[in-house]
Amino acid sequence: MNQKVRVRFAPSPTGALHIGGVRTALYNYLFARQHGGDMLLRIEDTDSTRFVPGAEQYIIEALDWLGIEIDEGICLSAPNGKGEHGPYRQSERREIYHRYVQQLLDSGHAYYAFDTPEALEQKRKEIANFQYDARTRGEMDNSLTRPMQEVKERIAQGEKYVVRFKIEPGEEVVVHDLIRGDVSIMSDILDDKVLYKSADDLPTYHLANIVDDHLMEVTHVIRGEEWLPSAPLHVLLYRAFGWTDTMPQFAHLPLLLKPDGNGKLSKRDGDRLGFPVFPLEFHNQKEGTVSRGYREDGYFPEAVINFLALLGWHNTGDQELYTMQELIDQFSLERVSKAGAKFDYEKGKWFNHQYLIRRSDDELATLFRPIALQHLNDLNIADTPAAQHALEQLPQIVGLLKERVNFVSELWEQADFFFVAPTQFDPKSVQKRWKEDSSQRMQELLALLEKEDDWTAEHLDSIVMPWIAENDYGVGNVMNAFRVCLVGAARGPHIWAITDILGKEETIARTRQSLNYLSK
RNA sequence: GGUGCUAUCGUCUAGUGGCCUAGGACAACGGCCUCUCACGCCGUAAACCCCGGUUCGAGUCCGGGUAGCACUACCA
Repeated sequence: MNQKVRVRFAPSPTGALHIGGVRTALYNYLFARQHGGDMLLRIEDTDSTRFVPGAEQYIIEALDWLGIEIDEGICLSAPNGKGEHGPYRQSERREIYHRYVQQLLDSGHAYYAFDTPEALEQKRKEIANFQYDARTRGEMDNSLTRPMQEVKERIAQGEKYVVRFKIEPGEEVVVHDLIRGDVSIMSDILDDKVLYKSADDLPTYHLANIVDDHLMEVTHVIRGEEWLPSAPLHVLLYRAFGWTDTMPQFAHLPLLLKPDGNGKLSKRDGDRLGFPVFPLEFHNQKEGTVSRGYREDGYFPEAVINFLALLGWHNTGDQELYTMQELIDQFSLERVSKAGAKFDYEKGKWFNHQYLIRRSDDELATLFRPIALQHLNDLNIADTPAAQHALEQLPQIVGLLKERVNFVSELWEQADFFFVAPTQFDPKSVQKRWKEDSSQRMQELLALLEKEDDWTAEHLDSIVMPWIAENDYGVGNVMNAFRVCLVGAARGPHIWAITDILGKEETIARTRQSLNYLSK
């Protein structure tokens, strides 16, 4: 009797969704889809002090852009959650948590504690490595050390308190991890974690997480490695609740590391090294900052997915390019690597390039058009005949140049000369390609071309090449000079591809104009 | 400090005891192609953290080091 697979992605709305979080969401999604299971999205907003407005909306928009579909919980089509196990925002589940906190209190697995944050800090200062546990709770201010009557009164009077999990020492706790195997620790090293705080009437992550995963019938918890140390605590909680039979399986994913040096990838690394660490641009109202996003930087969502999928997972073969469906078919937790992966931004660009060149010319032209128009407007040349003419030929232009860019936006610096005749010439190119006899050759070439009505690449080639050969001018000598006239530099596609798009009139006019300038 | 996790080219990784003279990809470099620049193709350089052990045989198994990372909050 195989239970239906149910996984969840449970981010906190404390800011933009980090790219590492995106990968966690992706792996959860791939796993769910492969097993015909459900992907849930739950918002873990149990820290009222770190809440950032807009973060939740950002998260669901980001997942939607990437094609990570949510079956249950908070999603774009159901901002307040859909499914039988709601609410899906932890701040809306207070009554539920009350019930379970009480259960732990009643069964003796938890107790009230009144120690103020200040008192605890003081304690930590006094005693090195202070830990609130079996060794120390006897001398702290809690329901284990105070008479029941006093505890009741203080709570009734509104004194702030927390509920702590009572951890029994001397026990070996084993967590079976799907990626790492058995991980065991002694319960002694665990502290009596706070499960609930009366100050904001909210549980902490640990309690909410266990209760929700249980109630939502989550079968597999796939999360970042930073959770591995607290996994034993979670196992203990399942035990305390008597839910060991239905405890989910755990899989702790390796971390995404800084491209240089060590440590996990942070927002600062992106700023420092010049790449986004967030899927979408994010305007943080709380901090008044704007963070770059992959979408706004010109990435295709499928490239980001592909890139991220391979940062920590790899199949046995040499395949590098995967569609979402292929990932769903081939993904497996067993093949997720154990070690952290440095974030290789350069390879990310390559992935985008791969997806870009696979897009049709028409599609790319549609994406490029607004960018081209923006440049034309900035240069104030949108209405020129040359620009209009180039705009009409956008698919051809894009098709000619897409091999040489990683992003649609980079197309402009490759295609600019199609829209406007060179106004300045690259000195290096001129020095190398514009020779003593270039003016003379261009005059002759112009005379030759002006006579031609058949402006196809094949035809022009068939009359110009023999002419060069007969006069022994040298193909490179003529063509490179011609290129400098048309482009203003030694770059660009094949010369007849350029004349083809420019058309006869523009080619002649432009060459004459450049010739004039370069002959001076 | 404590606990845990991890360890193959600069980077992502393949490798599950003999197919390893360690494979692929990104990046780098060189060449070819060629009217330029790209693309493409071909090639070069580049790694098993160290020390023991097991074994006929170890990148692969075991132990110990070392190093890196994570956690160590009334944050998630």
